[in-house]
Amino acid sequence: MDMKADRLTCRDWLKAGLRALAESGAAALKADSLAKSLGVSRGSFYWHFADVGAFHDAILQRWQQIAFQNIVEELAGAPGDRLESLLSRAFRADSPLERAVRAWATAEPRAKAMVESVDTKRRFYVEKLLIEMAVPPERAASRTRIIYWAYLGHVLSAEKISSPEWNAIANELLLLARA
Amino acid sequence: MDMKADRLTCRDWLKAGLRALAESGAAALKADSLAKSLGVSRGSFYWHFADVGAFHDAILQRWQQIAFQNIVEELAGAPGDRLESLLSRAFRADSPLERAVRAWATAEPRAKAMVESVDTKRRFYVEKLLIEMAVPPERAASRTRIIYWAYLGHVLSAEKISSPEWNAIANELLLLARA
DNA sequence: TGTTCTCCATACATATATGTATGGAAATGT
DNA sequence: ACATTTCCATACATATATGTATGGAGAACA
Repeated sequence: MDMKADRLTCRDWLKAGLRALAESGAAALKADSLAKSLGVSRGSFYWHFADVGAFHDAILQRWQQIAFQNIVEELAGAPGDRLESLLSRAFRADSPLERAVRAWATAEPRAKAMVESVDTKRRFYVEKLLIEMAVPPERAASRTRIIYWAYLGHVLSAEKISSPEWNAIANELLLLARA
Repeated sequence: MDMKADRLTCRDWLKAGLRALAESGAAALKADSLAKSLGVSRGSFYWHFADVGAFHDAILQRWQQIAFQNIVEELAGAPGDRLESLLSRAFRADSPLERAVRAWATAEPRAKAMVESVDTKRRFYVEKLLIEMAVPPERAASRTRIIYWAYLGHVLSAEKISSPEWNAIANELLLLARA
């Protein structure tokens, strides 16, 4: 009989951790509070993870997977004007998890390393995209930097953009990209 | 005889707090650890501040003063091409305190409020600058958003920019500003 | 000189979090 | 049925941080 009912898996803990991280920041990644939110004791936590450091590592690795998966989806979709749809997806969404991880990375070396790894991949893709759009290679790097900076700033500021606002912003961004 | 020697003032605590904030993030703003770093006991802390919440508020207010002071300096200097010198100052510097406060603001409502207040003032100034540079007012807002986002992204990423890199980036930024 | 006020140390109570040790219930394998 | 493995609860020891209560050393003031 498969009555696994309420028993938790390692991924359940990671899921709860990512949720807490997105909602309340890295300070919420405690075995104690997470156990309470999951309705279990810390005995479960220390069964699935050696210590909080290992849990944090697992959280970061899980986030990297998610971030990388997003890159793959962006690469796959949008055959026509890929940059425009990419920017739209990146700038029109609210990204509390991304924001929390980056805030975390300002103080935690391991989070910082993960973030830098993801940044490198993303910028590489954007730069390739610009070059495919006939932007001179020597200008593509600096433009990519600015566009990616703007994305990070948008993520950090967490402000909602209305549709008419986005239209104006998108125009300026595309102008910057392929001017 | 004025032998006040080693006695601390309220501003000494704030100074140590801002230092710890810039170096280690908001998690370092504890009465306990700061007292150790200052070589005193927490008795001193609770003499100058009612509780940690009041200390945090004072830290944020102090930061707001510093941030506003920076705006004033930017307004005062650079009569010629103000935008270029403004961008140079903003993007060529490493700003660990600004970075720490903004990371803090992602999780702390009071920090978030302070940050939004400073953001509004800064963007207002930049937008005015663009309009003075003959940018159409209806386009100035969205360009200001992008430029300010890029600034925030640069602050967050904390990467060092070499001089030749900066020249290329500055060209693209100015092109975006007054295209 | 004596008093008052400033600033800080010490001690205490409390809260929260970590990590370990031990045992137990339920599912799984034999 | 029995043993084993998985997963979790409980209890304990420890660490760190908050906030308060009390007193004391020293500067400022009269």
